[in-house]
Amino acid sequence: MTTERSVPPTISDVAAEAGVGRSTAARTLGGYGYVSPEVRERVLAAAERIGYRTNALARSMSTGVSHTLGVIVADIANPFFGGVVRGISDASRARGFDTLVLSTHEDLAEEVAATNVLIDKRVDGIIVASAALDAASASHIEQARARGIKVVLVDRAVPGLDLDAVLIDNRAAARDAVARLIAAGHRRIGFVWGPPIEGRPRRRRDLVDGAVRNLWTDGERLQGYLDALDDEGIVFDADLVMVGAKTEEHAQVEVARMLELPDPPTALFCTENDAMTGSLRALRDAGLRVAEDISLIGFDDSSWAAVIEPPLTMIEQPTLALGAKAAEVLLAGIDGEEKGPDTATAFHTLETRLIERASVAEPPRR
Amino acid sequence: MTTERSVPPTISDVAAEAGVGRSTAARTLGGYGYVSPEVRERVLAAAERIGYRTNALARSMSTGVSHTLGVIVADIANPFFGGVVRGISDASRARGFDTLVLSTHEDLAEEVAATNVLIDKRVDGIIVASAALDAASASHIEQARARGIKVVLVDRAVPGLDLDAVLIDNRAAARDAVARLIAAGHRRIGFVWGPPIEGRPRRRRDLVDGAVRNLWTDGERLQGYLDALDDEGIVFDADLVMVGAKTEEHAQVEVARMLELPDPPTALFCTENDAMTGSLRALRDAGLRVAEDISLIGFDDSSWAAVIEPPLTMIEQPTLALGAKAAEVLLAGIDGEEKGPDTATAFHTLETRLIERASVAEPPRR
DNA sequence: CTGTTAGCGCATTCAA
DNA sequence: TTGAATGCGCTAACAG
Repeated sequence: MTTERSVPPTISDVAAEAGVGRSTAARTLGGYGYVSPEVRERVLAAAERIGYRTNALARSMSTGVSHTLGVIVADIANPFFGGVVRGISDASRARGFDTLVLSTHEDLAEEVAATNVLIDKRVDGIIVASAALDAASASHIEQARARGIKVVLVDRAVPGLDLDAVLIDNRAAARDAVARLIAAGHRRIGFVWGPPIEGRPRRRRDLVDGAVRNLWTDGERLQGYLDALDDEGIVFDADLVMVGAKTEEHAQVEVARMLELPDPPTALFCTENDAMTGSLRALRDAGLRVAEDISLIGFDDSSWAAVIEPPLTMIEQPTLALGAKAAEVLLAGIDGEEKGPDTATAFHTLETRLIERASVAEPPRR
Repeated sequence: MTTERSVPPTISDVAAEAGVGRSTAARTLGGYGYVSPEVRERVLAAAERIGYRTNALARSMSTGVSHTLGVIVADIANPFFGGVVRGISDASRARGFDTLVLSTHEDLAEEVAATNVLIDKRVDGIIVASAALDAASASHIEQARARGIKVVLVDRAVPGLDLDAVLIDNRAAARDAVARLIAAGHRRIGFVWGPPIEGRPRRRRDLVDGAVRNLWTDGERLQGYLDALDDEGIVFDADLVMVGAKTEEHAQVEVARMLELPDPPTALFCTENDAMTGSLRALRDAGLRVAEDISLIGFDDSSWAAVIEPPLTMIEQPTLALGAKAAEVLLAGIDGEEKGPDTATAFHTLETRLIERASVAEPPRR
């Protein structure tokens, strides 16, 4: 083949080929400054001819803008984050920005490392679903900001950080879901996916603290659950809260435990996908039928939830919209930086939807 | 706060702070060349003190290496690609490379644009699940290679392109799955997720051509289905192949159609997740029970498949491993570039697994 | 072992 | 309108 395998042509090569000065070529290729139509044509033709492609690295060097956004999430393979990243990716690509995606496996040290990578690569902004629980553990984020990199949080807020955040109202969503269960007549409602505490705390406070101290969304959802109980004056029972490893297997174990209780739950609120599948396994093992024997509501809808028998009532999160909104806010911040002063920071709360299907029924009369 | 909000410190700043020459500072910070232990300490301390972070862009400018890989997939929100990207990401991060992820929405024009973005940003290598069907439509890939960017294909091969490819054997996997159905006694087996052809072709060739011309994996899976039929001398019936839009809704429509046939299928082979959920919807509408009335095997296992009643027999793809292997091959190629000549290109085929659960049974006797 | 010098490819004054 | 000169921050010979 005739294709050049050597060094890629630069602006100088184009200039030579077109018979003009470097900067004239640079101006037409970079799309700035004045160039006469004729010369313009000539340069463009020359560029085309020798296969010129602008070197974005060099451009970033001199402009200080990389047109790259950094995205930090726990796990890109998690469908929730997959949706968020897709939303970010589509929205930013439409505005000429690309995304460097890093997974932290829910580990703060990895998050710090990821942030440094993004700082080093001079991204223009960062969107992060942070594992940090407070400002004290989020100095890496402050670091990035100090260097003029805009940061917006997604999915999880970090109390004490004055940053834009794009979220859903986890607490309200959980509260509504549990309220729905209570309205159906349930008073013994299991909470599946709890704080990864060792042993079994009895005090409500310990549970909440444990959840909050592990992951922001978990804490919110647990509080929403408690809110709903409080609203109806239902007494809280620590035995109905899952505790320990957050895995499908352990959810199965914990639900099995709850089912053995003298006064077992008649409904389950699952705050994660794996919590739901783990619960379903436990119910099957116990020979219990969904709806008839025990009601179910889960977080994060999926196409499977609708085809299972009976179809599951689920809370749907607008994953794509979360990502798109985060990108939008970030990009607006990047634009605004050049102009006005810092605009006020805010929480952007997107709506969730409780999709009612058929996994909620009255509790069985014993 | 005291944090500098001004311009980030450079190597010169560190040199000044440490009282040494630029290059001495550069050598210790860049980790190359000789530096005396004492000076080294001094420079490191100075860097720490003023909060120096190396500018990866500038480094890439002079070294010609960006330590960034480009990843092009159809849709990062698709769980399959989510797994692949996670595999790539983890494997490359472990070797100091980050990933720029671009989604093409299965559109070749977007893939070309994405490739150009990656060329411009000077990535060191590209991993792509290409929508290109042959070498003729993959000139953008050749373009990248011509510029010295290593490319490896993942999930989909491109006939005629001499490139490393990390794949599963779609044809064999499909053939095994369908053979399993035949072994159970089925002879009328529906193929769900076919070529997006208009109208209903009767000739086997048209179907295969249609599939192949749309997506590499689709063609392979269809051929595997045909292989299995041929092996057992079962006559092919075009009515048992889904045709048209590749959506859950349309799969439901097509399966409903098959069910209305004078001689309806007693088993279904679903080549995608949405094909499976669409099929399940159609079966429910028709009041058919899985296994007892109709057997099912699907592609891409998920935790839901195991909790559905009855549990579904599925083909599992090693998504993480596909990504990890692709990154490995790519990185090896990048390393090798400096040393030996081009090593021979190859197909790396990873194993799939047929997870037998309970959705396959004998066909019902009528 | 250390400092000087010269690019990498582009954007950006500033004269012409 | 165009072109020559300078700098972005770093690496990489090279001489000291």
